[in-house]
Amino acid sequence: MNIRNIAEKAGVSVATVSRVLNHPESVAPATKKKIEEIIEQEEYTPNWFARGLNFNKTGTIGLMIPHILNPGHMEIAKGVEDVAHQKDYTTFMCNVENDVHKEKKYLDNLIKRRVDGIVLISSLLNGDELQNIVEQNIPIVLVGENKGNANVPIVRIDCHLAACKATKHLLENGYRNIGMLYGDTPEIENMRKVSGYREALREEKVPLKNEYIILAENTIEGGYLAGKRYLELKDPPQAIFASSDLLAIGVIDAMKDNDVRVPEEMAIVGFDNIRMANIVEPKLTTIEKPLHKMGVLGTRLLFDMIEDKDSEVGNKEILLQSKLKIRKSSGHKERIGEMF
Amino acid sequence: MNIRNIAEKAGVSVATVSRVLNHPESVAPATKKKIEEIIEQEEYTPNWFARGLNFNKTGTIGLMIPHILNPGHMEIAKGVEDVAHQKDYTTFMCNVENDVHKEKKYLDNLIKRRVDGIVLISSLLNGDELQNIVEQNIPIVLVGENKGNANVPIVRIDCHLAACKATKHLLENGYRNIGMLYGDTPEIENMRKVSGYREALREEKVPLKNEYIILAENTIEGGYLAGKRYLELKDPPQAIFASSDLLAIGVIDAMKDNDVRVPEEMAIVGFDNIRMANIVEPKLTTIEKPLHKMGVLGTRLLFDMIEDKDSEVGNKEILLQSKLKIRKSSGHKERIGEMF
DNA sequence: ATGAAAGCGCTAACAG
DNA sequence: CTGTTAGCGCTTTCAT
Repeated sequence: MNIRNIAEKAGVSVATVSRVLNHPESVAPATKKKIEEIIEQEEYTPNWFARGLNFNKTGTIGLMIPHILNPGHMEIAKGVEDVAHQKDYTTFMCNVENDVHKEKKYLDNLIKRRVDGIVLISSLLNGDELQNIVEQNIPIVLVGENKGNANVPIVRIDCHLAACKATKHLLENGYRNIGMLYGDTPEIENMRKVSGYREALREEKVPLKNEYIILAENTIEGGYLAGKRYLELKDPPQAIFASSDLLAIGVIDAMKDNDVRVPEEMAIVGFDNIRMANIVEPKLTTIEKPLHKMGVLGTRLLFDMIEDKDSEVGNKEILLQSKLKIRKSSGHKERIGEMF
Repeated sequence: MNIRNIAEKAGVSVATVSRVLNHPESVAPATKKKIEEIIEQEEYTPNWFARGLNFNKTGTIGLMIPHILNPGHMEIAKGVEDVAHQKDYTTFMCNVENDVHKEKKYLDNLIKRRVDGIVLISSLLNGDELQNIVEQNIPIVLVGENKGNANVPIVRIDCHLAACKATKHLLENGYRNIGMLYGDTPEIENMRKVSGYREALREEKVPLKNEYIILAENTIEGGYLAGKRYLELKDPPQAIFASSDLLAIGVIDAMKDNDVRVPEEMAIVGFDNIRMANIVEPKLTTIEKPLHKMGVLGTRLLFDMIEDKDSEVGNKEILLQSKLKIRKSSGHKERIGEMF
């Protein structure tokens, strides 16, 4: 069923049918009604491709998500979707699964389909690859740390600073042997967290122990395995700062399985403040990252670009604040005594 | 940059360029090489819409997700995406947010874009609305309970039976006053769980107390609020069966805040066995729903339909097994000893 | 092996 | 207010 069939049935030209679809006000009420009835009755829907051939807006944005089983990513995604839906845009979410190739494949697909813009969460792409997209003149924004330096707007927090704060919190609680557990992805983000950790130790003149810096897959399971590795060290740390709540939760689980009490025998600090952080026992001290807000602001930025292509959005950078959320998991023995 | 530009630069006709794009083997190696170089150099990508006008496969499937912050849904989504990606298909995920209107909007959008098929997770659509899509001849499958009876293939578990098992487990542990906390969405699924609960009580001749059956928003927060309501009853239950792990986790949290020990003073059973169920303290006894597998099987079914349109997939129904996963939250045998 | 030309379904001037 | 018609960019016969 195409526009010509409808036109024939209605005894009008295709142009008139096209008009009731796109500029209904310019059609006589009687003809319009008749055509609408036929369209209704035949359940006709205009062919999207034919339409796209003429128009150039699709009312769609793309969203690249590093890993859909990571609740933190989904909180950002929710922010993106909220803004888009409010603007009456459709959001197509793509699961990158921490795989650059998959990210590229999806990106190509999105571009081919002429989405009006793309939000990249913690993209794995390097500067050149991003630049490439920018040059194709398709609006794009980054949410979360970026790899390489392209001229792309970005919404992020200062991971280095946040990690530094988290580590200092542990130092202030009296711990000297502090482990740093960092995830495998996204790389840059984790490197910055490690550097923040190092800085905190340096400032407090606490010697760095390389065996305390452990890399793990960024999942609960990864955290669990790493937690066990910490316990197997000849001289295990008394506290661990993990680069994500997922890892931290895994560590807590490992401690439980090995009868190490948290925080009494092992203090733990996470990063992100996902919903679960407030549910685990003990509740997790963590860096509160404004996940939903990051999604919202990033998407607003994207729409600025979509709606005003010419504007110099350039390499705008929005740096959001993160706060340390102190809960039970990072407590020091004496501290607990004080508190309760 | 379009196909004609390329043709001109290469001094050939558009047909030849089109050929190297679609049937490279039918082009002389020399011309082919030359054209490929120009394509490369000009970074030319065929216009997707123009292409779609001629073809009729898009290599894309759509996926409707009730709520992206619900980890259970995302585990199903992961299953869907895994199969699609393996078949080299792109998956567009849409966040329905438990809103029929949003579901319809996204569905329309997906259909307009000519996705090759659609997976609906716990659809809010009724039978007629589903039938409508089926008649448009677009392959579609349901994962999770369905509302209304359309001729659509479905992958699900027997919620009634599972709920019955869960309730009986509590009864066997010696509890007589058992609350049933059920979520607001998806409706049918929850009604079935409530009916399973009723059946278990009936079989064991335990009288039903209406004030024990509470409806809540299907989130951790919803569970928390409901948990408090249970405690405010003049005669609170000693155990609660919640229709989802999210709710159960919220209840546990409420108990902690009110110094009610789980499971000693309040036993709890959830439903779904999401990752978190094994992380909370105490670990949650729950119905293990094969989430990932449901996504995988549903999508396989979808591809059967896509690849063989004519085949009578009809209203095939795949009923998966669920098991009761006994963990700490539902109380121990010792407790029974204490009681009697 | 290559080119000319006829569509695919729709939109938007341009005429009337 | 409505019809005619020229594209949009690409694929695919049908010739050569």
